Amino acid sequence: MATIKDVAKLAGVSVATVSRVLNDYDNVRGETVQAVKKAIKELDYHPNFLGRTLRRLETTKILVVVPTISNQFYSRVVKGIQTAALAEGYHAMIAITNSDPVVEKEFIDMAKRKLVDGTIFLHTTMDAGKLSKFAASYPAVSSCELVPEADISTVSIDNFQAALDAVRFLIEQGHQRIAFVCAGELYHSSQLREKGYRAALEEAGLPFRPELIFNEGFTFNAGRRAAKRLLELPELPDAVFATSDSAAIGVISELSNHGLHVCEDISVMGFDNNQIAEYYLPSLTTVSQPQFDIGHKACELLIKKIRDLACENECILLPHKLEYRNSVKKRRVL
Amino acid sequence: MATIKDVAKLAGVSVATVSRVLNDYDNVRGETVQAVKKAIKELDYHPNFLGRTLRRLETTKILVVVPTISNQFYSRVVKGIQTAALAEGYHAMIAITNSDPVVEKEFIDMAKRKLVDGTIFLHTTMDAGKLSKFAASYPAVSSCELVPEADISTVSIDNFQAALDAVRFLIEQGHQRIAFVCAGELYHSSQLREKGYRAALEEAGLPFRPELIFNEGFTFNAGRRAAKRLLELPELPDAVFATSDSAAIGVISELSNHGLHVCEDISVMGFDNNQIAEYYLPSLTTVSQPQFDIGHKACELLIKKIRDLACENECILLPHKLEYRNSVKKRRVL
DNA sequence: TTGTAAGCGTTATCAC
DNA sequence: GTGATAACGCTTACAA
Repeated sequence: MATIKDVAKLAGVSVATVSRVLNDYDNVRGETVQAVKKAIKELDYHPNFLGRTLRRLETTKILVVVPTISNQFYSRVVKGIQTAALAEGYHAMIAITNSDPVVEKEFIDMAKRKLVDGTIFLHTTMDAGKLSKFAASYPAVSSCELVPEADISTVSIDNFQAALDAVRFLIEQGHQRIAFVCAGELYHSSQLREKGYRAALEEAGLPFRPELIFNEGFTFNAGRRAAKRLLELPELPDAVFATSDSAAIGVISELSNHGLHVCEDISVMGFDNNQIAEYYLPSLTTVSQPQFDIGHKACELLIKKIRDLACENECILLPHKLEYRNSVKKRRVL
Repeated sequence: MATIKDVAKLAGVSVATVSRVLNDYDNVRGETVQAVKKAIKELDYHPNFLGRTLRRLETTKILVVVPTISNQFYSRVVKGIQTAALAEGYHAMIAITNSDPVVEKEFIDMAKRKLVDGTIFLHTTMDAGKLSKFAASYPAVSSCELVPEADISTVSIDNFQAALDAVRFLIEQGHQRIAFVCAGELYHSSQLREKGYRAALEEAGLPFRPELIFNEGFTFNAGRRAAKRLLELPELPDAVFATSDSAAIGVISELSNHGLHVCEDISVMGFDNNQIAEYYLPSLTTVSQPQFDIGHKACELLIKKIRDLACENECILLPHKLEYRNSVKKRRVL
């Protein structure tokens, strides 16, 4: 593998001159530039980045820590990050952790070891203390799934308000017994959405029924499990509010396996507004998150941090909105 | 940011000793080890990877070049890669190109500049010449979407045989006018599948009808477009074979918008066996690709190449299989 | 305009 | 066991 020395030797100049050509300095004679470029071509030389970054102490790479990319939600956020990164000359690299702390730690080490200039967490297994400490020493931003109380810049939606809006809408459509499929204590977003759910019931004077809470998770199979349990209730709910589109579809799929028709017999509402929400039959009424914008903004904040680690933390909430489709119908009151 | 020198100074030893401790050499006195470890902790020191990799000329990182991660197909392949990588002490980083040659070039530069030890392409915009040249100088493997004639290790399924099997099955079910939704010249896999499609027709003595070929692409919307065009035909086909599950679902969705019932009025077959194939209503009869295994094997081949760039190229075909679900029914012959 | 040489943070090879 | 020191490939003062 050719190095800068080989190029210098072949071109009959010093390594410094080669370096100048590589970095487009304008104080090199035209002929010299040509000679160097010729040598570079001849040797098919590519500057070793490690040398440069070691010297400059910057990699122009950012790391995006995601739990999974099977979920389209994250892939759209990543696209936003990538777009913002590219615009500033950075490259986004994706690290998939499967929410495994050991794997996550390995990737965080990459940041600590300066293999990347900064890190965006779309989900982390770290607690507030660890995350705050990390963010104090290394450029980092937390997004999507936040860690409460952590000292770090964040970008997300207002999950409480979003769930409040969603359940209000269901109630406006005449639904009263509203089941809630959520992801439990591990996910702060799910907790906030549960608070929004409760608040909506409360303001409408509807009772909170613990038996209508299904702590199953965000996945399709979580929705299926919830639906199975739901079918065993003495009385079917009017509507189901799931904290993800995947779970909502799992619910619909399982219910229809049992001969129930979503819309007619029961309404189902999702969360995220993934592509599948639009494409499913019936199409899914859901809460839309501005996934691309979340990623874009998170990356902007990160680059700010990279340029000035001491800059103030910002906590940004982006607007959500309800997407009205076909899986929720007005309840015909008997 | 603390460096190895700071640790050495604080522990009252040389940098060499610190390095020995860091790398678990056993020729360091116990007390010295303790002193160094204490200093490391105290300074919250993390070895800068660039220094090490510069010295060792290896990064233990591999790059996975994907066109998109919105497609679940790729995310499963990536999971296979990651698993195999981790088992050998490597980390997989994902680079999303959106099939943009400029973006892809930037990431390839990372490989050329030694920021990663090797590269797996799940799709590339390079032609055979460029790809072969790259693979000759840098450890690389091509997978999923191959480049015909390129000199490089590959892992994929037998796309010709898979399509042949699929269309044979449709014909066995009594279908004769079989539409084909494909992705055109840009994708070698699609071309091979078209050849399989034609071969199946031919061996059954059925005529090839160019008007039943819909060159629209792999996406949901491609399926929709195909279905729209298909509805304008003077006579509806008996079945549709799409080269991806997404496209198949697009077809179903559009047909049902027009009041047609898949299974009853027309059969639809997909390709890939993504999660959605199982979850959609109706569930999708499709060709299953061993996505995880493809990724796993590709990574194994890459690591072989990293360890010995001169090792023989291997071209591996993994087995596909038909997944029988509900979107294809036997044709009732009138 | 160009070359010399120091230095980035490690590891490896010698000595001792 | 441990410490100097050269080296990895590159950039950048400083000198010439």
